[in-house]
Amino acid sequence: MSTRRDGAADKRRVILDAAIRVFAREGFHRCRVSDIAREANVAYGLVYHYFRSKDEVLDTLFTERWSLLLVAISEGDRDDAPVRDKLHAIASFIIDSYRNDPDLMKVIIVEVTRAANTFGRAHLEEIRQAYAGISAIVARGQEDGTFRSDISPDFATLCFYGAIEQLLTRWIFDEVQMSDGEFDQAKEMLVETVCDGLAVRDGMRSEV
Amino acid sequence: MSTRRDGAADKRRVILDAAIRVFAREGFHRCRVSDIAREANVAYGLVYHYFRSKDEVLDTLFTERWSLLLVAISEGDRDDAPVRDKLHAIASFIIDSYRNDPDLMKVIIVEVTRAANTFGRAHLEEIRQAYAGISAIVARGQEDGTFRSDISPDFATLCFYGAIEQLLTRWIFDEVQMSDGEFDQAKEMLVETVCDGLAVRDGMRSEV
Amino acid sequence: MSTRRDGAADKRRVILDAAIRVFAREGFHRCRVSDIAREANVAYGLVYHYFRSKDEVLDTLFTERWSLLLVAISEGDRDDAPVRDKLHAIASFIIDSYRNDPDLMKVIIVEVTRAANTFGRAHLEEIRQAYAGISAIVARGQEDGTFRSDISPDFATLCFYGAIEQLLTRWIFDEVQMSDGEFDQAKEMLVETVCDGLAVRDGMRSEV
Amino acid sequence: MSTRRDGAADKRRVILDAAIRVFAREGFHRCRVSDIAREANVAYGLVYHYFRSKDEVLDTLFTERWSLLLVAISEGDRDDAPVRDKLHAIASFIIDSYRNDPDLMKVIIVEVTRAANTFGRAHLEEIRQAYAGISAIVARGQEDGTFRSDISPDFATLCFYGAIEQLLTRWIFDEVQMSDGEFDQAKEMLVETVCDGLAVRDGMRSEV
DNA sequence: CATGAATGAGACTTCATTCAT
DNA sequence: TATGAATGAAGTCTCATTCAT
Repeated sequence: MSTRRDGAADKRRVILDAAIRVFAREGFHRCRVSDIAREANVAYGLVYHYFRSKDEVLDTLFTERWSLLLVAISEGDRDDAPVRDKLHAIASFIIDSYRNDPDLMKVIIVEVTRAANTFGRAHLEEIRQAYAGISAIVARGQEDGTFRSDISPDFATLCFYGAIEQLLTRWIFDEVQMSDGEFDQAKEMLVETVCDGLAVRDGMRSEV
Repeated sequence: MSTRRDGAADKRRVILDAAIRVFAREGFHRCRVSDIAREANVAYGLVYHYFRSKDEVLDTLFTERWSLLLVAISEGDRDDAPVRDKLHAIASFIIDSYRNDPDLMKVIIVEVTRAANTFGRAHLEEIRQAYAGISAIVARGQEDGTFRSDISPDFATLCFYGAIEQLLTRWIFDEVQMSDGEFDQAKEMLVETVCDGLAVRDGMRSEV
Repeated sequence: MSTRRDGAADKRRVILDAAIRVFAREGFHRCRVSDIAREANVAYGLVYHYFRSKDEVLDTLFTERWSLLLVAISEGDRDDAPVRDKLHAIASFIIDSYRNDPDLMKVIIVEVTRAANTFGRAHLEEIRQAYAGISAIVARGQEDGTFRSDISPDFATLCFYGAIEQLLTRWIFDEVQMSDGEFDQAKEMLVETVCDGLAVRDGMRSEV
Repeated sequence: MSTRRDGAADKRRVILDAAIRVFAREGFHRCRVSDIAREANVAYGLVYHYFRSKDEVLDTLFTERWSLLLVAISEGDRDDAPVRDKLHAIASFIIDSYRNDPDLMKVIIVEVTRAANTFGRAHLEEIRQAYAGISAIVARGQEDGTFRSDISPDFATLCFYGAIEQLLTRWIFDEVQMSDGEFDQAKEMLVETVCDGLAVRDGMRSEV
C-alpha cells in the first residue's frame, strides 16, 4: 500500500497509529500534539510535516476507516442476498472493525460519529452516505416484500444504526471483554431485534 | 422557592437559561463564560457567584432535566399499563422535552449524553439509571408474555434508547421544523418499530 | 476603651479579632475578605463598613499593637535602669506579646515585619521608630560605659532585633508549645547572648 | 553544559536572569509572567516552555543559590580553622553574594527566606539545613572550648543568622550604596558582635 | 448599621502552530 | 526529512470592592 521500500519506517503511518492510541486513551481534546509525537517516538514538528493540523490527523483516521464502511455498504447492496443478510453484513463489518481495532473504533465513534458538535459536523456528509446506503437496502427490502412499507427506510435506518452505535458505545465505556462468540451473537441479535421486534409474534408463541 | 418578591429577577435562573441558548448555539467548548454572561445580561463574575465553574453550569442543566426523566421512567413503570404504553410514555416524555425546549435537549444530548468522553462520563451513573429503568420495564413485558424472552432486557433497552437518541440527533442537526402531528407520529413509529420490527409479519401481509 | 455600652457587640472589634485568626491561619494573601466575615459571623459588606479595604484591616491590627511596643520602648528608656534591664524589658514585651496572643504576633511578624515587600514597606517608618528607640538605649549603654563603643548602636540594634525576630519566626513555624519558664528563659538567653557574646570570657573559663 | 554552540543564547538562563531583575524590582507577587518575558525579550509562552509555573522560576532561582550556601557551610566546617573563622566565612559568603548580585539576594531574602508564609514554607527544609550546618559549627566551637556551653548551638545560630538576615534586609530597603571596605567591615563586626557581645569585657576596658 | 448580590479587571496557564536549523 | 525551541492568542477563574435595599 505504501510506495516506500518495505524496510523504511513510514513515519506518517507511525504517527497515525500512535494517534489512535492517544486519542483512544485520552480523548482528542484532552491530548496534546506533543503526546502523539511522544507516543510515536517522533519529534514534535514532524506531526506538522505530515499533517496540516491536529484536526487533520483525526480526519484522516476517520476517513480511512469510514470509506471502507461505505464500500462495504454499497458492495453489500449490489448482490441479491436477502435484506437481513445485507443488514447482517453491515453490522458484521462494524462489529468486526471494533473487534480488530477497538481503539480506532472508539476514536471514530466517540470523537467523530457521536461528537455531533465538532467532528461529527465536519463529516456529516460521509456519515449521511452511510445512512443513505443502509436506507437503500431497507427500501429494497420493502420492494421485495420482506420489510413493511409503513416504516420509512430513513426511520428504519435510524433504528438500525442507532442500535449499533449504542451497542458499541456500551462496549467502549463498560470496557467489557467480549469473546468471538459473543461478538457474533451480538450481530445476530441486532439484526433479529431490528427486523422482528421485541414483541412476541403469532408464530412464535408456541416456541417460547 | 425563592425568598425574593415575585417580581425580582432570579439571576441564577437567568444565567441557566442564557447558558442553554449559548451552549445550543455555539457548543459547550466553543463558547466562553463571558458569552453566557453577556447573553444573560449580567456581569462576568456573577456566573461564578452562582456556579463554581463553567462545567457546573452544564451539570446543573443536565441534572435538572434528567432527573425529571428518571422520575417519568420510574413512575411509568409503577402502573399496570401494557409495556408498549410504558415505552410510549418514555418516548413521549423525551420527544416532548425536545418539542418544548429544543435548545435544552440539544445541549443535553449533544454535550452530555453523546459526549461520552467528557460529560457523558461524569453523568454515566445517571444515564445508567435511565437504562436500568427502561430495562426493568422490558423485563416486565417479558414476564407478562408480551415480549420475547430471547432478547435480553438490556439489549432491548439499547435498541430502544439508541433509536430515540439517533432520532433526536437527526432532528437537531437537520434542523427540521416538525409539526405537532409529526412529533406524535414519531412516537408511535418508534414504539412500533422497536416492538414489531421491520419485517412483514404473517398477519400483516394483507394490510400492506 | 469603647464608647459603646458594654453589652453591645462591638462589631468592629469582632471583625478585627476574626481577622487575626484568619490571617494567622491562612495568611493575609491567601484568605479572602469573605473568610474574615464568615469567621466574624458578620455579613460580607460589614467589613467594608468599618474598614476601607482588606489592607486597612491588617494596617489597623499592626498599628494597634506596634504602638504599644513603641510606648514600651520609649518608656523603658526613660528610667535609669541598667541597659541590660532595658533590653530585657523590650525582649520581654515582645515575647510576652507572643505568649499572650500568638496569632496576633504571627500576623504582625509574618505579614508585616518580615513581609518587606508589601506591608513591611508601608510600615517602614513605624518599624524604624522601634529600631531608633532600641538604638538610643544602646547608645546610652555606651555612654555609661556598659557597652563597647566600637560597635555602632545601629548595628547592635540589628543584632538584637534580628535575634528576637528570628526566635519568634522559629516558634511560629515550628509550632512549638512553650511553657512559661521557657519563655522567660528565652528572654534571659537573648539578652545574655547579645550582651556577652558566644565566646568564652576570661572570667568565665573556670565556670565552664 | 549546553549542546548548542557557545554563541547561542541560552534562553533558559536569559529568562532566569530577567526574572531576578523583575522580582527584585517589582516583587514576586506584583509582577506578571509577561513582565518576565518582556524583560527577557522572549515570547510569553517560552517561560512556560522552560518552567512549569511562575513559582518554579523562583524556586529555581532560590535553589541554585542556596545550594551554594549549603556547600559553603559544609565545606567550611570540614577544615580545622577556628570557629570564628568559620562563622566569618559564612558571613562572608552571604555578604559577598549580596555584593556580587544584590538583586538575586534581594529576591532570595525578601521572597523566600523572609516570606515565611509562602515560599519560605516550601523551602523550609533547605533553610533548616543551613541552620543545622551553622549549628554544627557552633557545637564544635563549644567542644574545643572556644564557645560557651550554656547557650545552645541552635540558639546561637538563631542570633547569628538573624543578625545577617537583618543586616541584609536593611541594606536592601535602605538601598545604601556600600563600598568594598564597608562590606568587609560588616563581616568583621558581625562575627565580633555575635562572638564577643555588646558588653565591655574585662580585658577591654582599658582599650575603650 | 447591616446584608449579600453584583461588578469586572486581572493573571496564570495551555497548547496549537510556526520556523530556523 | 527531521528536530524542538519559540510564539502568542485565548479563556478560566479569583476576589477586592461597590451598591441597592
